[in-house]
Amino acid sequence: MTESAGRDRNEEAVSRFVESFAAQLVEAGMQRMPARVFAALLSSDAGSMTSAELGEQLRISPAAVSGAVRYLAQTHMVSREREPGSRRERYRVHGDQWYEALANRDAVLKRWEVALRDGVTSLGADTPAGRRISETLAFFEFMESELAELMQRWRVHREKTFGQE
Amino acid sequence: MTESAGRDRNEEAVSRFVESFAAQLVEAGMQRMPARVFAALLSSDAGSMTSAELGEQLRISPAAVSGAVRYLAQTHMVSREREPGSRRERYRVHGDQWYEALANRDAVLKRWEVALRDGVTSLGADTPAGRRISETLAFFEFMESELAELMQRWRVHREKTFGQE
DNA sequence: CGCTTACTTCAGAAATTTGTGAAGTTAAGG
DNA sequence: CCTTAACTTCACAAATTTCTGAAGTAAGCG
Repeated sequence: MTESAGRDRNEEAVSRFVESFAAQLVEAGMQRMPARVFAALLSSDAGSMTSAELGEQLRISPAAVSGAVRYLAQTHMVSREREPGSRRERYRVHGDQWYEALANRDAVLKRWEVALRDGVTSLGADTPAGRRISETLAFFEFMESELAELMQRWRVHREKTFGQE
Repeated sequence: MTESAGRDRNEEAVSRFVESFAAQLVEAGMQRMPARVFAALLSSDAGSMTSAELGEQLRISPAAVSGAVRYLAQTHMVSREREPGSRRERYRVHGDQWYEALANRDAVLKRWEVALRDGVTSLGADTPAGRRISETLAFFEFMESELAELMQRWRVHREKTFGQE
């Protein structure tokens, strides 16, 4: 096997994984480009890639990379790093950082709770609908409070399993 | 205040809540019509509505109701009931049933895990990327196992808080 | 049985979203 | 300072999604 054939084969394997994992993320409601970029970063050996590398692997324009990365950075799924002495940037999935971000669907929960509280007030806490919405609200509040402890347990579990890193 | 003015005011309050809660669901990735139909059901006093009532409140065609309801039923957010001696149907949010369904994002988790396992295999468990993906997989497996217990705790909590219903 | 009401399906118009090329901005390196 | 490389923004074309009206199907009722 020549070296380049080996590299091609691996590139193809990476690409297959990237596209299939991204597709699942899309199905769960994530936008296509952020999903693909995220999957690509996740499956890079360094855990980080430059804009040019992303554009090449995914066959998308610099503009598309820029948009995807902005979204991912805003939601804290990915962080941006400047390569010293260059104006090239690297985008990185930061080991732990990103499931914390996933758990920050928290922000979403918060907004749901606001909407539900308004609903209870304007429909009346004493109406059947008001009570149903109250209970829904209680569910989200419960979830939110449990989420913090759950993440704590994950960190412990992670330490045990992947400890000596 | 005339009776109809009172009803109008309330209808407006309901509608405002429906649309604002639905908007939050949409932002979290849910399709518009299912979100609006779901919000409408949630804020109805009976906890259920007919196709005609939904169409009237949301100003959408029977076709749109049909599509939304099919989706909601498939994902177990809503159940369909036949009114006895009529071919009119009622769609209902069933108290408990629906957060259980929300927790059935479980199905989504399962599919993510499949994609990730494939990734570990094809990238090699001994590569840096493979290890990163392994850890991601472990995170989801952890989440999945915790989810069941979490829902159990919710049921207990719910019983305590809304007990005597 | 046929009429009628309630829901469903489907083709296509309309609206929205997505991704691009091109122009704009910023900062490194001479 | 000027040049150039790296990223960003923006207007628009293309692709996709959404919702509707119209036609189809099924079941209650006379």
